[in-house]
Amino acid sequence: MINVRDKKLIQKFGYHLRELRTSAGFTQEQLANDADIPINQVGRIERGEINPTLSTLNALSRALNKTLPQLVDFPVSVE
Amino acid sequence: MINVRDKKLIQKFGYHLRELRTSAGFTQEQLANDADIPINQVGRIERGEINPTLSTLNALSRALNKTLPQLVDFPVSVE
DNA sequence: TATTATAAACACATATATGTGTTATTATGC
DNA sequence: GCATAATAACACATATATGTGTTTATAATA
Repeated sequence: MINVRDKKLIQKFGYHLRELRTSAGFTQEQLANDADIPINQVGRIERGEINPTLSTLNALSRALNKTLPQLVDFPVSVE
Repeated sequence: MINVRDKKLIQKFGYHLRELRTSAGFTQEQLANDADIPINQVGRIERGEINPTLSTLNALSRALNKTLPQLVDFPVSVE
């Protein structure tokens, strides 16, 4: 069972990914195709429903023409 | 079933994590305690056996006093 | 209204990450 | 040799990510 902190983390990443995707002018379908992952997976990640793995993050970064560090460069709560 | 590319990715990350941990002078047990994850998990990640999730990566980065982008800043094959 | 594009929301199976144990191995020091 | 520390290597249960499919919702546009 995922805890509150992790829930917030994946939600924040979801918003971040959506921002990167829309800024790049991609639809979910385009991103999914380029990253070679199911379109549903993209939607679930953007909505903060799932906790993506390293390999999925890497695939997304490649599709967005970014490095992995760039992809995960988003504000994480410190507390 | 994980593919060859992803297998290489998580192996490289495993080496990288081990390098960060030993450079910081931590044992697997210390890192596991600080990150609040099982020690076995740390070993499996370092050996490239598993594909860690975003929340696990975040926990490791915190325990290593690094940012998430810093933690995942390792050479990824381009091909 | 009807059509199209986009995204959300479902269901479901399967692979696997996580979490908890225990035991074995590999050093390193006495 | 014997201990101790550190890591590896198992087994196992459970939660969940992935992957595939279908259906619904929403918005824009003709």
